[in-house]
Amino acid sequence: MVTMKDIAEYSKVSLATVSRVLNGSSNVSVEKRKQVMEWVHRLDYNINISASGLAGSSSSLIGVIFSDLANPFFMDILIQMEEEAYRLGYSIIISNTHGQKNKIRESINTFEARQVDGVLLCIDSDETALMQYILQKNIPAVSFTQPSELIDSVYTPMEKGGALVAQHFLDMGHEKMAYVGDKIEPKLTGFLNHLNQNGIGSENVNIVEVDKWGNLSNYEITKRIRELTSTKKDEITAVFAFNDVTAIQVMQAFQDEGIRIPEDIALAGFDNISLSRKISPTLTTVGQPTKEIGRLAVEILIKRINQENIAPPEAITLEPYLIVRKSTRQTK
Amino acid sequence: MVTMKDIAEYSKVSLATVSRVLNGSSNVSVEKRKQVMEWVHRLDYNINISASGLAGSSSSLIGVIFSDLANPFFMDILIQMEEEAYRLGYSIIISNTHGQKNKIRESINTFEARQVDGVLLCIDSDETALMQYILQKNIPAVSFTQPSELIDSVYTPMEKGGALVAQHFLDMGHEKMAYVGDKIEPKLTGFLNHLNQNGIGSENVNIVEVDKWGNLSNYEITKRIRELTSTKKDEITAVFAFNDVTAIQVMQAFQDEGIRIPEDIALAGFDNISLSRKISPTLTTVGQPTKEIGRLAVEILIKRINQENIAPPEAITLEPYLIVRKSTRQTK
DNA sequence: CTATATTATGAAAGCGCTTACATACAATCA
DNA sequence: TGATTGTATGTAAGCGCTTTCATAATATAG
Repeated sequence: MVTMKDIAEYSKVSLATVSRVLNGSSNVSVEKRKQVMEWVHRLDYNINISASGLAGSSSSLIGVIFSDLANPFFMDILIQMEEEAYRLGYSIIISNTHGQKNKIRESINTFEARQVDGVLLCIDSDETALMQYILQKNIPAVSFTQPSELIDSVYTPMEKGGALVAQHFLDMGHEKMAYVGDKIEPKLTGFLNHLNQNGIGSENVNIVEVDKWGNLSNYEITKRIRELTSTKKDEITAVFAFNDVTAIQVMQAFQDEGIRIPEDIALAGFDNISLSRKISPTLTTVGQPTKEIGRLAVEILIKRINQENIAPPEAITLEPYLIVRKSTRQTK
Repeated sequence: MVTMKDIAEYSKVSLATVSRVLNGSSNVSVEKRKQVMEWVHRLDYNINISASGLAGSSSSLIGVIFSDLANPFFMDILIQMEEEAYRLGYSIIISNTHGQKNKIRESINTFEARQVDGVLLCIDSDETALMQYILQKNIPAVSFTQPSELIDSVYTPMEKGGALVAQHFLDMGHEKMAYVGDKIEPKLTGFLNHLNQNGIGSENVNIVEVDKWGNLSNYEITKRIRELTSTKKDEITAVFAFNDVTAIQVMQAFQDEGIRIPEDIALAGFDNISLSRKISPTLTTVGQPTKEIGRLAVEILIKRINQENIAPPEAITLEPYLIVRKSTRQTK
């Protein structure tokens, strides 16, 4: 392995000078700088970031905690984070936790052991304890799924997404609807609240519970949808699925039952995955600015890493947007 | 920051003893071990992996190069790799390269600078030069997309996947077909070869070129499909799309044209993404054992990292499998 | 032309850890 | 019992780097 010492010897300067050249310090004569760089290339020198980090500078490493990478929404964010981090000279180390608290803790510990400069957090439920833990370890952190009093955050308020769908359903004249998804979801809260505010009580919304982690078999989900449609068939005129994948599953179930979308029942999803505009009928859904979220999360984290003055946590919200496609459009 | 030195002082033993305890060395008396662990917990000590790596032991870090994480196939593999690596006490650092050679190189250099124990490679084209570069740096490596003479590999022979589809089309009595996808694809080669061997010459396969990186707009793809169907409408009876997302796009285009699947034209994809069995009609496709690939790649890499004797590179192939669904099933 | 500020360089300490090597002591054997 | 082996512990030398401090060389001013 070629070290700085080797470079120093070959180019007949001191270790310190080599370090200065490599870190772009100003006080180095032009010749020495040239000499050193010459040998850096000749010997194909590569810095040892561990050593460099140990000796004082930063690790340029960012740890990212995800709850569920199989979710295309998070995937998009990851891709964006990697790109932005790479652009800014950082590397990304990931952990996929499925929301398991112990894995989250362990991952944070591993991140700390690896001297990450900061962490990016995907938080599902209330994780005040976790954040205090991180804060106490003095690791800069940014949440990219929820607002927080304790750390910076960049997120989309999901309730608003739910409200957007509610408003759209109202606009289309729907009065009896169904929601398919996890019960503990801001999307659902936003959906119901908005309806309530517009005179549609919660008793008009049937809830088909589908668990968040996709542990339910296709068969089981389909069965539940069928139960709903067979009993409430004539009443319900619109369905809101808590994510696009589920929406597509619902669509499939409806089509198999001979229920037409949107003529018989309107259907809306959430996430705007790439397929949502490729299926038939194209799916009305709620989009989130994933690119912005990923990019900004990294940007803010790095800003936080570099700044000494402790400004109070900042919560940036990026609005969700409704994308109306054929699955809710009455085309009579 | 709590260091080993602190632990040593508090528990009144030497630094070396603390290190021994923490690394599970045998030659430590029971009392001292207890004493040390007591303080490790009391002070909430966390090792500094950079320092530990510097001083001699491994980094327990694995670098993974992906060409395109937006591809669900790779995503699945990543999830699996992360899980397996975590299980074995390794962390994963990723790079998404879009096949850009310079980013691949730079990422390898970053990985080296971070003292990774090994790298996992997603290779598209011939990357002999890259592998020699890695070999020369003496970094253990495993390819998870292609076989290689130079390094270990765990992969699915794509040609076989193409051949599976070809055989299926033959079984269903198709004689004129189309392929939608990148031209430089083993899948295509395997598809054509198998047809040739069974008396169907390449002139019977129309190729609609769609670029690998998804740079083509939905509109453009649809246009090309339409051109194909309007000119060759009555001849072509089966279409093979090089991945499921494209297949779904093709399905959409057909449905918009009033072409029925599978009655008018049969359609097969590749990848077995979760949606392929949720859309209507469900999509015939080729699956790959992604879980096995991810798991094995990590396993083999770690084996290679730990073994001193230089065994020759091993190429493990995991067979693709055909999943026949409604999109190719004649249901008259 | 001396005194002072400026710039370029090197020597050396130290980041937190692992690991020979040395040492002390207890246990084993002839 | 004296020599030998084994076990438990500590000392200290690095791993490859950054950075402070001291020093030498040069430029600027009075």
